[in-house]
Amino acid sequence: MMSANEAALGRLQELVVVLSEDMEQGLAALGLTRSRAHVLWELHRCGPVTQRTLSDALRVTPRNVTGLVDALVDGGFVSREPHPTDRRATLITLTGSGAETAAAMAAGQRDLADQLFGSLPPGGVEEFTATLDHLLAQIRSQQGAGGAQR
Amino acid sequence: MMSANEAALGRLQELVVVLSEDMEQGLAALGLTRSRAHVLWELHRCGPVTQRTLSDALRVTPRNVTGLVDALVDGGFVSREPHPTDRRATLITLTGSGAETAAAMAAGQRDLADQLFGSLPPGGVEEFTATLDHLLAQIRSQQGAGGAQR
DNA sequence: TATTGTTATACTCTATAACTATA
DNA sequence: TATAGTTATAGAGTATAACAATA
Repeated sequence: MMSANEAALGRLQELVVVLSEDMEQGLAALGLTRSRAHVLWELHRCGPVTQRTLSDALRVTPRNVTGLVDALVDGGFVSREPHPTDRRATLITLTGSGAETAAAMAAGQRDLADQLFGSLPPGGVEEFTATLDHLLAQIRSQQGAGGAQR
Repeated sequence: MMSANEAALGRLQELVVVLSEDMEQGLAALGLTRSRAHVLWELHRCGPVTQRTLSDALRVTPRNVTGLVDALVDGGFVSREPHPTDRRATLITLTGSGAETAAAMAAGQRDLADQLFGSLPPGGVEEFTATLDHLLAQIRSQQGAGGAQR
């Protein structure tokens, strides 16, 4: 038998799958993969930064950043500019097209949020957010103690 | 500015990241990747099946299934058994060790669900599940109309 | 000596296309 | 002729290790 807790977790996973597919599809329409979009998003948030900074922010290796940036340069989304004071480093900078794409991602995010939560009853979003906060605290407090599946 | 809807979506994404990391870590401890665990899970649910069936269930190509099953055979989790009536097909079957691992995944899932939802107030899980159902219906009803980011 | 980014190499997941053995 | 699974090839994301240029 399945407990109510298991049912909830299953439903949550189902939502994640559907949302992920939706997002991936939207990104593909913009010519992006998930990882490359993540880089673009970071640049959108934090302006031109070094690859080292991206490596830390995305928590992937510097080598990996090289590959992602290569692809984004090929796609015309970003350019490598010289660092003004450190000749070892490069400043990854959004091109005009890259900035437009990032703006489209932000708009898509807003639309998705409204589409998802717009029809909840008054106070529903706030309550849902509060529950998510509780779940986040739960999982973070006991982090390190096992966990598995799918 | 960020709307309440955007904040909720952001929080949901945060939860997804933390949950994913937790699961991936648990699976790694069992010697599994996400994709291989998915195969094991399907076998746990549906008994010995052909690779073709797995291909349909996981929605990946037959070629991909070959690779995943190869890895699971190497790890001692499953074996390829002859199909009783169709000599083209193989029945992918859990080994003793594979069945134990699948049981461990199921147990981990139960533990995680209890850890997450166990401390919600009475009726809280049911309400949360109802909201998730609503969100799922929302996203499914409007599927096909754009969406992006991360 | 430490840091930035690269080349070299490798593993996993994924896909398409061509092919073999069987239905 | 169609289906089950494989080999061949390719691309994306990830990692470690060794190395160059610069701090």
